[in-house]
Amino acid sequence: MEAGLNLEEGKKGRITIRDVAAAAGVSISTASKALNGIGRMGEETRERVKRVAREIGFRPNALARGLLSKRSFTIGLLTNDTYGRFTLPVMAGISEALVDHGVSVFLCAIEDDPALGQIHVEAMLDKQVDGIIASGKRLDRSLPVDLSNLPVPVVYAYTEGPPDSVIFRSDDAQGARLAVEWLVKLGRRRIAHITGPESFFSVRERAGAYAQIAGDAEPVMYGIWAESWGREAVAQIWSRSGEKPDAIFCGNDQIARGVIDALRERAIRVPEDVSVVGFDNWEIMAEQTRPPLTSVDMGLKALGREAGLTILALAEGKPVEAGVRKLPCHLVVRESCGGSLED
Amino acid sequence: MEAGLNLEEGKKGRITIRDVAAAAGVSISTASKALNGIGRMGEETRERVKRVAREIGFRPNALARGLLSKRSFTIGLLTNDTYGRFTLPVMAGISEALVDHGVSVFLCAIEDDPALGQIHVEAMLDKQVDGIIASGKRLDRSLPVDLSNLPVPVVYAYTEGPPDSVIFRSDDAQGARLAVEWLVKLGRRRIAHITGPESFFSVRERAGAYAQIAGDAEPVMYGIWAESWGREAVAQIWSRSGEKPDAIFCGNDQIARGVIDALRERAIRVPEDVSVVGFDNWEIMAEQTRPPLTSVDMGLKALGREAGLTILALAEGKPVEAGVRKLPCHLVVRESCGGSLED
DNA sequence: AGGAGCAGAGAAAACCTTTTCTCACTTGAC
DNA sequence: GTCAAGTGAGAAAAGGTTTTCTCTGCTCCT
Repeated sequence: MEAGLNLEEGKKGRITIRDVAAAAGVSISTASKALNGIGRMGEETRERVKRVAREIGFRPNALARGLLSKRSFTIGLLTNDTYGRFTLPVMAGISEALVDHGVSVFLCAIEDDPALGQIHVEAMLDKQVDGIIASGKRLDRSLPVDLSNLPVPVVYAYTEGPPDSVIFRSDDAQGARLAVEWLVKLGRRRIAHITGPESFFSVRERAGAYAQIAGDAEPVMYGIWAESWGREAVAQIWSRSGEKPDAIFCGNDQIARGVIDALRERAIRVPEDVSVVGFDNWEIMAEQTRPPLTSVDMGLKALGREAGLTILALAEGKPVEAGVRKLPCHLVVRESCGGSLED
Repeated sequence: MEAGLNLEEGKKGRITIRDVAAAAGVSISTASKALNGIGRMGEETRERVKRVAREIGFRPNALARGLLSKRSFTIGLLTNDTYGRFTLPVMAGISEALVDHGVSVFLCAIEDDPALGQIHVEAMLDKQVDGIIASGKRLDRSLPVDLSNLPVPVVYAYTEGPPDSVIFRSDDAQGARLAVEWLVKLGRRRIAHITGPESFFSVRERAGAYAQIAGDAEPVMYGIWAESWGREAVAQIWSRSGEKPDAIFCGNDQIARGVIDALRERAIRVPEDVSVVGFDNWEIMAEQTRPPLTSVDMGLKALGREAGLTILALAEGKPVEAGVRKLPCHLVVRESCGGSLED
C-alpha cells in the first residue's frame, strides 16, 4: 500500500490530484477520469483511485477546475437592503436551492452607493461568478448600478429590472386580496386600509386590490411605514364622526402594530371589535403584538429559490423566458382577526 | 493603432492578457509586468500597455491569479443566525473592511444543521477561501461544525470558539456599566434589571456589572427575550408592595419595549417617573418605542471590521495573537431616560 | 498468420496569469 | 577594439484540473 504512510504529506500545500495519481500508481489523467466517472479503464483501477482519493482526503481545487470549465460555481447577490429584512429570506432561499449544486453565494451589500456597487460588481466578475442576482427592498426601484451588458446572466429578485430581463416579485395584489377576502369571510363589512406612501408600487397594488373588494366605503389612508402612522391613523378614524370600521387591513406589520396599540389604548378589542391584518409577516414583529398578528407572507424564500434555480439554468446556457414572474403570497393566520384556517 | 478596431472581439470568452499583449504588440510577460508595475521596460512601453488594457476593458481573471498566488481574495462567513439580527451588522463591517483589499465574502447560513455546515465549509475550502469567519447569535454557543485543523485561518466573531483561537466579542459588562452609570448620573436610585434567561453568558455578564453598581436593592429578574416578559415583569414589580424602581435596565430592546408598553398602560410616565434603557440598539425597535429608547449598542459593525482585518492579516501570514478581544459598547441616547449626552 | 478493432492507460494541450530566467543589444571605460 | 555592465523584452515554467489525442497490447475474425 503506497497510500496511508503519511498523515501530513511532507510537502507544502493542499493535496492535489497529482498526489492521488502517485498514491494510486496511475497517471494524472487516469486519476481525473476515474474520479469523474468518465473515460475508459478497468473497473478495478477506477475503484482503487476512488478509494485512495478518499483515504488521503483529496478535494479538487475549484479554482483550477473553474479556470478550465469557465464555471466557478459561484454567484453574486447584490442588494441595497442593508437591514436585510427582505434580502435575508431571499438569500436563504437562494442558498437552499443552490447548495445542492455546489454553488456558493457572494453577498454584497452596497447601500445606495453607485461607486460601491460598481466595485462589487467588478470584483464579482473578476472572480468569474456564473451569474448575478440583484435584490432590493422595493419593487419599484432599481439598484444604483448598471447590470446590462454584463458577460454573465442577471436576474432580479424583489427589485426593479430593465424591460427584457427576468424579474421575480411577489404578487402584492393577490396578497392583498387574500387578506381582504379573509376579513370578508369572517363577516367584516367596513374594512379600512392604512398603508404606506402612495409612491410605492406595492402600496398602489395592494390598495387597488383592496378597493376592488372593499369598495370605497372607507378611503385608503396613505402615510409612512411606521408604527406612529398606524397610531395616528386610528386616531383620525376614531375622531371622525360616523360608523367605525370593523376591520383594518394594514400596509405592513409595523403599521399594524401601531394600529393594534392604538386600538388597545381606546379599549377597542382585537379581534372582537375590530379585526387587524398586516402585511410582510415579519415574524419578530407579528408574533410579539397583542394579539399575535395575522399577516400576509410574501414568500420571499420561495422567491429566492426560484431566482437561484433560474440563474443556475441561465448559467448552464439553458433558455429562460424573460419577463416578470409574480409569485403568490399566502396568509399566516394568528389571532388578530379571529377565525382559523379550518373555518 | 492595432487596438480599438473591435467593440466585441470576435472570439468567444472574456478579454485576456493575451489580447492585451497582442493589441499592444508586446509579449504576454511584458504585458503582465507592465500592468503590475514590476519588471524592467521602457516607460513608453509600460504606458502603452496600460492604455491598451484600459481601452479594451481588460480585467485579470482572479481564478488564474489565485491558482498561482494561492490567494483567492475570498473569505467565508459562516453563521447560524438565520434571522441576521447580529450577523448582518457584523457582515457589513467585514465587507466594509475588506472591499478595499479586493476581498469578497461568501455568506453561508447554516441554521443549526451540522451536515449543512460541513457541506458549506467544504465548498468554501474547495474554493480556496483565504480564511473563515465564524459568527453567531450567542456568545456562549459554538457553531455546530468543527473548524479546527482547517488549512486556512479562522476567527470567531460574536460566537464561542476554542481556547487558543482568535475571538472577538462585545464587552457586555462594560456596556451594562455604561447603561447603569448613565441612570445613576441622571439621579436614579432604585434601578431594576429585567433581562433574558440566566443560561446566557451575556445575561450573566450584564447582570454582574449591574449588580456591582446598583447593589441588590432590586433583585435581577430573569425571563425570556420577549416583550411579553417585559410586560409581565413590570406587572410583578408593581403588584409587589414597597417602593417602586425609578429606572429599569433591560436585557434587550424587545424586553424594554414590553416594559415601556406596560408602564404606559399603568399611566407611569417614561422618562419622568421611570427611566428605561435597553440593550442591542436594534434600531427598528428602539426608534419605534414611545418614547424612543435609549439603548446600548454593541458595536457589531466595528466588531466585524476588526474580524475582517484580522482574518486578512492571518491570510497574509502575519502573526496574530490568540485570545478573546472584547470590543467596547457605547450608549445611544434617545428619550427614554431623559437627559442628553451634553448634561 | 495477418489485420481489424478495442480495452486500458498515459502524454500533452488547454485554461490565464505571474515570475524567473535568458537573450540580444547598447553604452561606456580601458 | 574588447569587456563589463546595464537595459529592454521575450521564452518558459508553474499552478491544478480536464479533455483530447495517441500509444501499446490484446482478442477475435477470416
